[in-house]
Amino acid sequence: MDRLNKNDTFASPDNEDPARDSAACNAKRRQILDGAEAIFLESGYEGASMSQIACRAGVSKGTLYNHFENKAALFGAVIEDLSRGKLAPAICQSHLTAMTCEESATKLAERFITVLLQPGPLRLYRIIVSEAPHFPVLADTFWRHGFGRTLKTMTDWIGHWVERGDIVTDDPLFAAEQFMALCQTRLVQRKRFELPVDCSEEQIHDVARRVGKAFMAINGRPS
Amino acid sequence: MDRLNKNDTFASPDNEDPARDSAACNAKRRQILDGAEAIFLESGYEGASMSQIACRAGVSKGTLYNHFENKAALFGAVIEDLSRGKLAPAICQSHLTAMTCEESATKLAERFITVLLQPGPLRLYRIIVSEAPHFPVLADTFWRHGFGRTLKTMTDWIGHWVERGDIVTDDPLFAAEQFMALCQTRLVQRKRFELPVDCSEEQIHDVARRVGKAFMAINGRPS
Amino acid sequence: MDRLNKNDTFASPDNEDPARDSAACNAKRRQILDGAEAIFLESGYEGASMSQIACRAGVSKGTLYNHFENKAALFGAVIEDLSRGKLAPAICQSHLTAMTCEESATKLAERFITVLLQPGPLRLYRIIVSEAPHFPVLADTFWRHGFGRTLKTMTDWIGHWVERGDIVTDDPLFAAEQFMALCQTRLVQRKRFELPVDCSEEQIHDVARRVGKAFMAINGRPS
Amino acid sequence: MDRLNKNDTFASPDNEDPARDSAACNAKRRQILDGAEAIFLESGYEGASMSQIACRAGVSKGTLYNHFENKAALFGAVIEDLSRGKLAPAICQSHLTAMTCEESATKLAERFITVLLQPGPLRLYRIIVSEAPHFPVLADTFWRHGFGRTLKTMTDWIGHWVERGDIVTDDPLFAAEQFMALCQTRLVQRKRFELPVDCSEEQIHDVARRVGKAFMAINGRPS
DNA sequence: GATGAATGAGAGTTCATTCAT
DNA sequence: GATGAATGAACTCTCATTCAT
Repeated sequence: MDRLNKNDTFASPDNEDPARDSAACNAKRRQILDGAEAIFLESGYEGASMSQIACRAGVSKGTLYNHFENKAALFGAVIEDLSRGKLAPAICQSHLTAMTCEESATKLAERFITVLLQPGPLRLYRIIVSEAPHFPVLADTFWRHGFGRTLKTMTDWIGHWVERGDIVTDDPLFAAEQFMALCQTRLVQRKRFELPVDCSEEQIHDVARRVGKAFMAINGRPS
Repeated sequence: MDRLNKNDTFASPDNEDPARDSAACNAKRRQILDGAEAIFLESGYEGASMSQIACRAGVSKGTLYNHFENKAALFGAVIEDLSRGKLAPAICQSHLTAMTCEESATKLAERFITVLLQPGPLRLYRIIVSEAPHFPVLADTFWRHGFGRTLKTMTDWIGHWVERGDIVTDDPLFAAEQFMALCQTRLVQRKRFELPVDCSEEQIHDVARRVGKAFMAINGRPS
Repeated sequence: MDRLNKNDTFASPDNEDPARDSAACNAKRRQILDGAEAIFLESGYEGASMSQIACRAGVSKGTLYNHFENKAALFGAVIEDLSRGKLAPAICQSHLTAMTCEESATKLAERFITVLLQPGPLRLYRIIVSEAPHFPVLADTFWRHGFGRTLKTMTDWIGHWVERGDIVTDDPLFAAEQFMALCQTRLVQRKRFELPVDCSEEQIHDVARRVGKAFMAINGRPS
Repeated sequence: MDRLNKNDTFASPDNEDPARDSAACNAKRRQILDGAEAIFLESGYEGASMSQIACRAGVSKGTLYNHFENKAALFGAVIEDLSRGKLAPAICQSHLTAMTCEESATKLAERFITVLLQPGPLRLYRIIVSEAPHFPVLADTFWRHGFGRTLKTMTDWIGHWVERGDIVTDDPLFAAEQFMALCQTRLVQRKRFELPVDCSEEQIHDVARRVGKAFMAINGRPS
């Protein structure tokens, strides 16, 4: 029984049955998603059991199946819900003006690193990377609602500085990808491997500062 | 029942019972490890079953338990075996002389990216990231025999160019980490998310070239 | 892995979840207990398998675990159920009046011996004696609901005759214990060892008569 | 697979292969028996595993099967060995002269109770009672070499006092059985149920004294 | 004769899923 | 729509036994 087969069950997570949007129904759905998120992020897809989820969500096992076709569909809904809510919003919110480009880059890197080190996004990354081969659609979801949106935000931010003339690049998207990659050195990388690492604000700031410098060295206007 | 408790069963994978080093025994062990590697990398820790492993390895279930105390111990042995064999050797082998620093960096990046895109190391990365919280010792193993050794290799390589005066850095280790991070953009990143991506040699070379340039921009001797 | 650890799972078998007292639930529980009693008494604790029990009870293996936490807990419930139902009731019921003391003692011995020779109580004794070291709480259950209650009945019966002046003893409890011990000669003893023995009514009566005589010799009023 | 079927494998434990009495072979056999006795008495027949036994005996599993056909045969040999060695010898040894009959009876009861309370005989009793239905021949072995011999010893002892005129009975065997039954009150009975009980020498002496008195009341020459 | 690796049946237990209430 | 008991397949792991060395 391959999990790949189950993908079709949540291939189109958007067109939910519109008859289901009674308030009570949505509340239950929310309740289930919260419980399922907790369990899936703790234990992974295979490691999580529907019983645990029902218990954590405070509903019966049968109710799970009234709202989601099966475990895979519930998992898909969980990933989409998490992708929407965790990464992009945290990055998108502010505009980072009134600084030099390097200061702005450092600030942005700091914020990005901080988010990546939080338990939620960390676990989400783990489960996405781990289950991507078994749920191809899932990574797409994550990219569209999560990482991709963050990348878009950063690309726009780079475009802003290109317009201002502080940054010179023929490929702002690639520059954004490099920026994000540079943020995933040392702290994030080691945290993902569960290696001992000091994630104090000072350390975060230090790495962010180096990201800012490197970013300017690569893309800054040659003086 | 937490998998964390089982960690001690493979905490010290080095001091194997020396009485067991008969050729036949080692061959069977090798056979089991090969089967287990295939299944674990395909299905993850929880997704893999001892029956599948036994079947793939061509031995009976009981034999698995004659050679490894339990599933967790087998998993630990698999990770160590893979860590030793997959990453570091592929990077360490050659010396990259007789080129400019940037050419050398590009060549190294190309090789590193190529390795990271192969199915084996890719799956190994997935499973390490996914299971690290449940098997703390495992990530340590991976770091010591795998990623960490690669990092060491690169740090040494940087040291070589520092001596030659082509590279200037106060923190060669961090420079190496940044180099590795830059290699994990675009192709590797997207491949990890199972997004559609063109991993042709041309694409690899293109990314590697950009890594080389970025690396020189960051760490090259100011002219 | 000691069975002793599992004792807590049925340490307090009385305070069952009161939400579970639906009629259907109790019926299934009864059904399971009946099957489990049969198998445990036939095969002992270790010799019995949950599959056999499920089969005999006419339910699936999963159902067993919906009603009892594990094999040990089921075993505990079985022992309690048997202890409550088999021994004491058979002894307690009548009042044995309108006879001489010796006649009454003989009658009581006859009844007690008869019960002890029945397959059920015999097997219960076997399993209690055998598993007592592995399930300390179990013997306590057996004593409280089974043997201890029978002993109490007999002590009361002796008290009755002490009041009437036919029996003289400073320790009615010990007298009752001696009475019970005397009943476990020859027939019961040999039956427990599965030695060939004639357990006809005549033989039972003969032993019972000797118990009556011995009991009067020990405790009767000196003429 | 019923254990009853396995009985024939040790139905005739006496006619051992005479070719096997080399000293080394007997020593190994002794070694195995010692290990097996320890494990069987601790864990019961089903609860004991051949691996545990091999380990405790300090031999390999294969060696077990070189000396005994299977688990059941080994068990049979263990029971016979224990039956021969534990009970009867402890009782038979002395002659208990130069006392009154009641003193002698008390002394004998004391010795018998003491033996029954020891861990070895206690566990032997447990396993015999428990496994008798599954190994009919086993109880016979136990009776012939163990309990039966003890009973014979006591019958002889009674015969001695009958000759002296202190005891009057038409059935010395039954008198001996009653004597033994009386010894199994209170301490022994409760110990077998693993109930808390004070088995100090004082308590043993107290019960033995009451056995002596009861025995004389039942069988003593009427004055 | 002694070994211990190999076996496969079967142990206890958990699981996703169904369905009558 | 919510429930949770029932299911049976599949899980990890252990067992008595065999047999090549």
